[in-house]
Amino acid sequence: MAKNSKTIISGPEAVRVRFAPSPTGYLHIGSARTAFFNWLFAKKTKGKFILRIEDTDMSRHMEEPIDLIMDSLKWLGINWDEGPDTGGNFGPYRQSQRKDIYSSYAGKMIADGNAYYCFCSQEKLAEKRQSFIEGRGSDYYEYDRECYYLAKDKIEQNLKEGIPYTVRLLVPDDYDIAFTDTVYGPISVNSGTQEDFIIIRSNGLPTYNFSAAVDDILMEITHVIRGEDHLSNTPKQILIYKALDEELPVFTHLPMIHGADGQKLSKRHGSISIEAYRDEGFLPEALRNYLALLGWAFDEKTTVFSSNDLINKFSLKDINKKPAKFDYEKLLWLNGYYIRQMPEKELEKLLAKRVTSADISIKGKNITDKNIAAVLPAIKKIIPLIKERVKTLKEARDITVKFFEDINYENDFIEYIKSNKERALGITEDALSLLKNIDDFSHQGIEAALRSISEKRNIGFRKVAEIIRAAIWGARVSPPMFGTMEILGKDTCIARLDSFMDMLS
RNA sequence: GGCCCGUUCGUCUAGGGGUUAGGACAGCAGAUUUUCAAUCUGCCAGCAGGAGUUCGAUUCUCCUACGGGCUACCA
Repeated sequence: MAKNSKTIISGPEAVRVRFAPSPTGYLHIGSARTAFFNWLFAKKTKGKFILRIEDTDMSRHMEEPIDLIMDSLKWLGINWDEGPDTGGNFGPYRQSQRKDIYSSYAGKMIADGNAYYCFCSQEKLAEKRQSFIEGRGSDYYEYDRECYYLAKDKIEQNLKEGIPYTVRLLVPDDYDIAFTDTVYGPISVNSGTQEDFIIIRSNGLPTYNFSAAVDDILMEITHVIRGEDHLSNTPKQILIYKALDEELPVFTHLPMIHGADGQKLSKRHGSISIEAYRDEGFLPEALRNYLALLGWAFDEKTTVFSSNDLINKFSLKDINKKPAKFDYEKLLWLNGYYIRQMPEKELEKLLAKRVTSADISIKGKNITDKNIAAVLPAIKKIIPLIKERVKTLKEARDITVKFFEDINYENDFIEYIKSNKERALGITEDALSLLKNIDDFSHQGIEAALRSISEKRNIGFRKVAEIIRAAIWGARVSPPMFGTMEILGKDTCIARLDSFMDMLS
């Protein structure tokens, strides 16, 4: 009999949780949330967070994704106490390296009569399924236990002859598999709904439900926190615990994250890898905050949580059941919020890093880590101008780059300006002669000079600014114009006004 | 098909037998303004449907509908 679930944690130190991705690609946004919730819970309880790689499917797993996943976790600020790279007392932390462990446990289960050898080939199984389905007219099929009834000497003989075999769990009849999920409450399933599923494949490697359960036992995992898609797998794993006579961990299943259409979040919904969000210029702290809000809430009003807030306030009890739709707009808003709150020094570092990798040049020279010093003063001045109007670092980079690149006058806005060429020319000329003669090329000086144009011509400054902006920025929208011009500097502004005039006439 | 799970504004959610059902994002309107943002103010908008329990259900129970998951020698 399986022992009762651990409903009381014996002490905060005792908590051990794990994130167990299979390395099939990148770190998915949903997996990231699972990892994060595990991590939060570990931090909150001062427990241990373990990273375990579930790479038992030889046909699917690759080496690169393991590094990719670890990099993404680190970028998000999720560190682990034990894992494939850091080691620990419960290793190895890659399932592909634990084959012997699973075999010995399977062997023990066979010896105890809780599991049995199955010599049915995949072809034979397919036939069984086929004929069964045809006979019943339904697509429901479960293994008929043919090999369970094999005589002892026949089994010995098959083994001796080297006939490939799998190991199946002997599922007890009419047993009530019950557990209490932290989120979903009491759940019970009759064992009659479970077939004698395979725990060891013919290649000797374990299947997911077996390796996960065995490792959770051996790694002394106290709380299993994972996606709701595993809720239906839990009874199978409980059966393993029962066969091994082990105490159950606390199970906590997290609601799924869906796309806007309610389907499982996938590529067609946009970016789903953490790397993509990093590249698009999202801040890890914003992403963490948003992820936390997907399926968890602290109270009726708080939306923004610092990382410490999150650790202090997080509780498994506050996780809700309803699947959440991923709302990119809200993430964007949150990211913008974090950018606005960020100290300028920090933003400066992040932006400088992006600018050096942006492949732009000043005076024919690419900006690299080496000569970044040349543009750093400008970046320092650009930041206050843009930090309130960008939502991602990528946007910030794009605007910054425009300060250094050659201007381009080919777009609809410029066409529109051309529709009143006379006035545009006149205003540009005015600006040019005024600006050439001011000594104080600060935004105050520039403003005073340019505003005089609207007085002289008796038109709204709005109209004047439109033209100047077109000339110095080439677009309808720019960062605050006077500040922008100050950063651009007198020479550049005059050069741009000149070429704007040339372009017009 | 079988089993499991879910359903509060468009979205994320709070709430809970009697509430003007609260907040945030988005949207709309206004203020501000050299553009765009940011900021501030206001507005719009929700308990899937049907029975039952009850003096009273959005809240509790059941059913239906819809959605999701599992049902592999995937994880």
